[in-house]
Amino acid sequence: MTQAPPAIALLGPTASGKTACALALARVLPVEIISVDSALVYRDMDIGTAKPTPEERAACLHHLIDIVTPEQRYSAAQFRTDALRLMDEISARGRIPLLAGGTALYFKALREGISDLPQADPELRAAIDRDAERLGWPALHARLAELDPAAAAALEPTDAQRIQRALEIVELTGRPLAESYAQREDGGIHHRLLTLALAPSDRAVLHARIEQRFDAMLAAGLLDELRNLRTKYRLDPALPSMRCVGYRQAWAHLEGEDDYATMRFKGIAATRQLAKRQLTWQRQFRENWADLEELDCLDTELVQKVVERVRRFVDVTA
RNA sequence: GGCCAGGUAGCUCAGUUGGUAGAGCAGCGGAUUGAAAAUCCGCGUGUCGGCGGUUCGAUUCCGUCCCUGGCCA
Repeated sequence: MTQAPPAIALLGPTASGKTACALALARVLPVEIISVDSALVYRDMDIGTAKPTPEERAACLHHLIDIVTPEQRYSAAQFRTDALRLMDEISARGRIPLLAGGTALYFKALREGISDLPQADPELRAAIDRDAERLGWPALHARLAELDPAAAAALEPTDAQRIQRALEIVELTGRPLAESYAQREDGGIHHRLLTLALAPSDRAVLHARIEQRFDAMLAAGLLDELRNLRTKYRLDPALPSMRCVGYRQAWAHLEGEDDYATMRFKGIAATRQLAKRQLTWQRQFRENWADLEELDCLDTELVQKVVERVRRFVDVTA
């Protein structure tokens, strides 16, 4: 009887020490890292995304980093496809996939599957944006209510992004959103999975780390990095890449909208808010995923504990 | 030392013609299907600087003290 190949998932909020754990695992086990991070996909966005350094990337194969330009977009659905393919490839090489990152929706899409929905349609979205500018989002919410009452009822009239997406899907498919949602393949992972979730036992300590890290990014030249990006690419602040934490605030500063101190404050606050949302996801995962094990990311022996736990898991599998 | 302006939520401030107060930001909780580091929803008891006085009742009026900023010595 052949057993399913092992795979490891490592998730945690920003600044929780995921990268250090992943690299430590790479030193002792034949793993390849699959980044589960919606910001690391962008080329030339290194400082603000806390991307692993070239040395760190040389020490272990990293996948799904630097795969699109900041002008392009990536998605949870694409991630799912890419990650499933990579997991199989890595296992076929006799190595172990290590899914590491902080984008909860990507983890969810990978584990629980995603419905068969039309891709984003830039022209349709632009048209909807133009209407929204003229009529306001509540009016578009009302339009959705006529086309698909159930879909509209599930959304706040203020939730611009989801109203747009719902209109897009309904228009492209010509049927109610619920019908599209119902078409969903679930799971799809052929691996035996160990899921480790990092969470801080003391939120205040994580906040202090976040502040330090943001200052370190500024000292490392975050503003120059953004200036270079703006020269090299055709960017605007509405792009997903430029809405990333840190870049958005730095953009406002370069535009003269916020002074340096305000930019710093807003950047740190946005990072704390991101960490909070990531932890909200994790609480939900903890209830739904039986294999999830939580570890205190403030534990001074975190890295050793992660390595030890993964070793035991891999030994059992082997 | 004198005069003036302030001292109200973690921060910035509004307000109460006397009936014990509310915004923004921060924070906390939640949602989350091709943008997700996104987008959205919910949560506001705080000796209204201290102590006295007037009053049925003071954060509000009066006195006094303390603190901060400015101006004058």
